[in-house]
Amino acid sequence: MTEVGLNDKPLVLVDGSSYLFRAYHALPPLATSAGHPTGAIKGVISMLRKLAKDYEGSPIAVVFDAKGKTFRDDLYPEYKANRPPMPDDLREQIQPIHDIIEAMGLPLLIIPDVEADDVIGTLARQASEQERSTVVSTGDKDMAQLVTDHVTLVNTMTETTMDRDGVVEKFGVPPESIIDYLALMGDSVDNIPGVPKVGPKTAAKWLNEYGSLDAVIARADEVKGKVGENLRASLDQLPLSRELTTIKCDVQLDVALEDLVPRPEDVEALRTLYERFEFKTWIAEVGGTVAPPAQQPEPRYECVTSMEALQAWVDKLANSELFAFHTETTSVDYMAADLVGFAFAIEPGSAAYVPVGHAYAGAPDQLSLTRVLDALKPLLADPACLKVGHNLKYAMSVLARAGVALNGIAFDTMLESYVLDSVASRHELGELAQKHLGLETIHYEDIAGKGAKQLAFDEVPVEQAAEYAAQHADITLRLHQKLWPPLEAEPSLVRVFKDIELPLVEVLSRVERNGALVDGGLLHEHGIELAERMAALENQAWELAGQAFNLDSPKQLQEIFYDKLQLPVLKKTPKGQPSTAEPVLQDLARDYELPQVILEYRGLTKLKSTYTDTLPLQIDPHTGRVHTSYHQAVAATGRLSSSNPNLQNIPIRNAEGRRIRQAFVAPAGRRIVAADYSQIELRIMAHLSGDAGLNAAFDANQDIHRATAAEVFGEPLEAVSDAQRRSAKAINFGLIYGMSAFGLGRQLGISRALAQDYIDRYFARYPGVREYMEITRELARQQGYVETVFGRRLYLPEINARHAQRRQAAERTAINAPMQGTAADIIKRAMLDVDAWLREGRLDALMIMQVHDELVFEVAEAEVSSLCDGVLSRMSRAAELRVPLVVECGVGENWDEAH
DNA sequence: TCACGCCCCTA
DNA sequence: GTAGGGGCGTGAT
Repeated sequence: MTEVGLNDKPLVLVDGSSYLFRAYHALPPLATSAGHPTGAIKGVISMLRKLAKDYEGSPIAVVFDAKGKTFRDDLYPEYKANRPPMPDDLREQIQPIHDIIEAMGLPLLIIPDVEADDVIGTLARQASEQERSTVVSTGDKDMAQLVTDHVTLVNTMTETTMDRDGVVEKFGVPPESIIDYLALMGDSVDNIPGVPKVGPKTAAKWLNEYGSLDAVIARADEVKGKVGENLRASLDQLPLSRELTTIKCDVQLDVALEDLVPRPEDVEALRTLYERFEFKTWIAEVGGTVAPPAQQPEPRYECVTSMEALQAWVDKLANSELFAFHTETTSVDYMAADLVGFAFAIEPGSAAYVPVGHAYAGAPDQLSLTRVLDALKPLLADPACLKVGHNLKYAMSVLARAGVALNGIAFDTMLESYVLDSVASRHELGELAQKHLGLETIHYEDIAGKGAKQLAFDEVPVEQAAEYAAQHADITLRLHQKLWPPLEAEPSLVRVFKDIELPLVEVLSRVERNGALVDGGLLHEHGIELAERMAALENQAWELAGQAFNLDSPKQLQEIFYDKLQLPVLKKTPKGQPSTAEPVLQDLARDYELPQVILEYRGLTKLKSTYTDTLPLQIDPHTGRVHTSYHQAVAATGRLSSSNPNLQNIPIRNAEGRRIRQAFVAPAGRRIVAADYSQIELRIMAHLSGDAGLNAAFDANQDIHRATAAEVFGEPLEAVSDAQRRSAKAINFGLIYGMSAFGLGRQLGISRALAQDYIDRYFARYPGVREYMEITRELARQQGYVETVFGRRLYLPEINARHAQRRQAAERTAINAPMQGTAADIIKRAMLDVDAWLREGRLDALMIMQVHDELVFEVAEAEVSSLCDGVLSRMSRAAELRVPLVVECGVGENWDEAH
């Protein structure tokens, strides 16, 4: 065996800053039990431990950016101006990372006035001069410019390496051209200007054609088209861009390569640090002991089984400023659930469970539901007795069925989490406990099993149930204490929470319990008819295909279409399979018969399986009505969602589908009233943008799509053709969705260029809209979130993402969310107002559904016009915008007629 | 039995 | 191009 000296091992240079951000974004937001964030620490240190092992014995340096400005900021004051400030929970993790690296004995370099890249570049060059091989560990593609025969890149998170050939393969240019390549493209995140419309493809093409950036500049006149114009307009900027993207390889460093030798680990220091951040497996490695999780007060959970104990708790609750309240039941369905127990918490770690309905053989004696409810009723009904819960709408509905009112809902942790950050998590208690408190909770599966054999709560042993339920209340209280201060610090969020979401809880509970009357017999007959027609279509399809197959199977359909019948492949699914989706079949149906048959069959299948067959099964046996669940903390934009059954996707667009709506009926002597906002999102766009043309059209109460067509196509209003109006409608929808020329083109079946032309013409006629969109994107980039008119916030974690597709998706959300979200705020406000009015009891009317821009009521025949008047005025005044809010109202014996 | 892909219904 | 829920087939478990 030959002796291996240090010089034979490659020099390892680690781009710590690039891993810091990657680890922060890639890993779940871990935290210690005391709440110190640790996700980025864990990610970076894991990565370093792996590197240190892979390159054991190699000289190594871990390099981080220093705080403050660098020479590039002097060169170009706007450098990185688009970067949002570093999040606090990332900032807090930097010093610990540095401390751990020091304790690991790894040389740590933080050089002011330059970036980590420059330090790495300089060291790599020095090593190259000594003909020594170097491995640069980074997640940053810009480093590809450093690659030589001696220098390779390794991404330790994705475990990929890149040498010269790898650079050419990935970027289409060799490492020497990477600087020119980056300069041509620019970088919107670092705010480095490039040539507009030049991306990786064009940059590589030019460099391969002309040889270098200088040559491209010299021969700029030869480049044709719009992109050529862009190039010529950018000529002055390009040298600066090149300078900014060039990694500086001659930084004055007071360390030499010889200094980059790992020292022995400082085991004591590592142990202290690992213990502080609760890295259990690593603590064990350095001989430490894992601290017991009882940093917090040991929970004292009491199981209440006597009237004396119950009364003691009732007294404590009555005297507390705020208590956490939780119910346990037999079902997630609020209409079917029976109460099994109640849990309370008055201070962290101090909670009780009162079992009343555990019914398994051998269950211990429990207080009866009646006696417990009688004792609790005054507390629960007292609006001055304040409660916090997690999803209290559910408890409220179940209690209401038991004849008990739940008032004094002061907080709801599910809604607190949702209002604070609607996209950050699923707002479930267990997840929030982990995220905000660093606590692992008991999962229902732990005590009840899972799958078909899962126990209902009344079958769970009381001892385990008590731990689980009391912990639920305890955690709810602690979560509230953690979530409320940051929420309270933002007045606009407090308003969304207190003025909209919290009061909406009881309104939604009522709407859900009111339910909608559905004629199951009608649906059943419709289903039989559908089955017959489907059978006929199936036979027809089999004949056309020349064989029997399952029409419901996309896979079999693919084989028939593209293998057997050799139909042209027009579009592929995201996984690369030839698509058989609706628009593709529509296209194919022009030339072939089978796609048409499949389309018709598919439409009928959906109607049958989702609606005619399933809806009747969801009719509640006691009320004879369907009771949906509205989810208040699901849609990131602030909308509600609906499930079991979903009443927000009942068909309307074709006659066959509308027959489903006809089964949503009013009882004898009553009527269905449907009131919907007309063009609410476009009106919000007019309001937000202040665009004169758009506002004028709405003020004049014009048909907005026609008005848009007139502007875009330069026709008088009355000369607008149907096709023009249809195009304008697509443009208007596109605007709301943050459209691209590509998307609009596809929607309208026109070329991307023509679609771009429409968009350009639109923006020329409505310049305020263009300006608003640009400002919105810019604001989103700077603050990391967008807001509705009422101050609801939607964070966009990917708005500054390097990955262009994700960044663009975030930009579209940034455009859409203020409109969709403001519309959601408005209808929620209207629901509060209308509900308060109906609660006065002057009308025999029920609010029974909400479908995003529509409210549906059931009302006594004689009171239809009073209801319409009251609803219209309240919906219209739910917001004061620059344009009027127009509401349309329809009446009928069923929901279809009411449109 | 479950997760996932695909497709389709709504605003 | 935005935001959802849900049914079915498929293949792993």
